[in-house]
Amino acid sequence: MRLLRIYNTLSRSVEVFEPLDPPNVKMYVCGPTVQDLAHLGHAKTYIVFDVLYRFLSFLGYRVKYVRNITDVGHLREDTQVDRILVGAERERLAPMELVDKYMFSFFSDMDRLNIKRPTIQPRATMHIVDMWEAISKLIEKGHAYVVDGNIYFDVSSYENYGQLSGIRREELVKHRVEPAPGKRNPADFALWKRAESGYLLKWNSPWGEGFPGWHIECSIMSIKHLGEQLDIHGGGQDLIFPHHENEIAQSECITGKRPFVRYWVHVGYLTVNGERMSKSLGNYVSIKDALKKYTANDVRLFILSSHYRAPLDYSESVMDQFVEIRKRVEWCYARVLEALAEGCVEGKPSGEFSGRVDSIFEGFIASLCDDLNTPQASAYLMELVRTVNTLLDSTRSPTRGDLEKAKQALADVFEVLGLKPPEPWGGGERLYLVVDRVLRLREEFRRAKEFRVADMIREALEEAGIQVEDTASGPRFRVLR
RNA sequence: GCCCGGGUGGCCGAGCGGUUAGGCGGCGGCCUGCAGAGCCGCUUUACAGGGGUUCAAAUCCCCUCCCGGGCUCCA
Repeated sequence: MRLLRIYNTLSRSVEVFEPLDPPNVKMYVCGPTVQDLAHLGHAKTYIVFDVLYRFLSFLGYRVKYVRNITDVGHLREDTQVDRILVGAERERLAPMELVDKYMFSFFSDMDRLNIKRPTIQPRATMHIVDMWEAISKLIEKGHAYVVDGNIYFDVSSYENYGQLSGIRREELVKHRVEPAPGKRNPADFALWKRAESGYLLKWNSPWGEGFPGWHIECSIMSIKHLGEQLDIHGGGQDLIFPHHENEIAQSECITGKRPFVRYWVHVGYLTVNGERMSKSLGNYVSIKDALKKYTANDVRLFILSSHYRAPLDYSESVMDQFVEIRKRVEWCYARVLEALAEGCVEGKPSGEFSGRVDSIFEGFIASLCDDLNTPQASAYLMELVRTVNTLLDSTRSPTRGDLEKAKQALADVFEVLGLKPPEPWGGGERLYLVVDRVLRLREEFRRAKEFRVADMIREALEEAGIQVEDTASGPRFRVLR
């Protein structure tokens, strides 16, 4: 098995990836709070972990991947109101109606971006009892205390607090929000909050009616579905503090096992004009809007064009560059599929071609092994495309073996990067026959040197979304996207 | 204030001590009736600025400038 090297936020260095129980890998990624439409910033994070998931599988690991849905307890800092309730009020829906709407919207976005479904997608509200069992344990062990129906985690009871974010406990006395009365230390965070009588999102608990804190949810869902120690835990860089810092504290105090997570992986921001894409700044593009203009492959190639930990700036002019790249890559693959479908000379692949493809593919894999260097891996994809195009253009007809070799390499690269393979013809059988007949007629005009008519036909087809290319072996056509 | 990241050719972006990154765009060539696609070449001795270290620095060290992010809201 080839070794993956990956950056661990905890050690701030690239480490060799060694799961606790190979070949099994336990991976947890913080999912969205389903309060509104997901945007391209979310897409970046989930596409990166999708590639990690696919690549680990390619390397031979058996990955159990959990990505949660947050449907309660995530408060807005300014108003201290649950984000789900804010959304529900905005759209005049019941809280769980809103949750359903945006959860299914999120699932649909993920599917359309060709992001593989995780093994389990747990919802916070389905784990309330597990949460208060864990909270009881924390109180028993002296890591948490109750104040008037609220329960706080006592940060001073956990000596390693701050290890992930590098924030020192003593600095946390500064705060932007007025600390809740009764907290022993401003840095203490809520595990459970008391709810007033008219509050919509609340559950019974041993401490009266209330709802869970945001951080405890991920601790509980990850422990429940993956066990007390995880191999990989990830999310956006924004989650390092306080969310992930708090998760470590809670989880290690609950289980008594250390480390809670072996490798912490964080994805850099998607920015717009240098600023983070976010709901609050209003500079976001929803995944649905992006997919009106661009294909899933455009978006994936764009997002994978920079290193996952680096920031990536979104703009339409840059996206347009990736449309060109995507066409080039897809058309190369499509040509291989067409050549195979049309029948070709039987025979084994030439040693030279086969060797080149193998060495390019090896470079591709080595790039991904190097802290998931997708930009370099993309460069190998482009080299593969050039090599395959050269084969297809060569005067010697490629053999079936050559074409199968090319197809296999492209298919593997597409699979690992999560690119959708092109459809050889996306227009249906009837349209295919019509265009085929029209082009046969056009060939008559071309043979008769009636180029004006031939060009008119070609332009008319192009206007209708069908691109025609005249090649040495006759016209080719495809549906434009 | 305290902590992290960054500044690479027209544009996007790898590289992080010696080797052509790659792509987009532009220009030229091959091919073609033309176009498109593809391939080849050029644009490309680029690395914020100034000092060092070194046989050798985009890469290491120091200083300066600029940008982004975190410091209990966000993937």
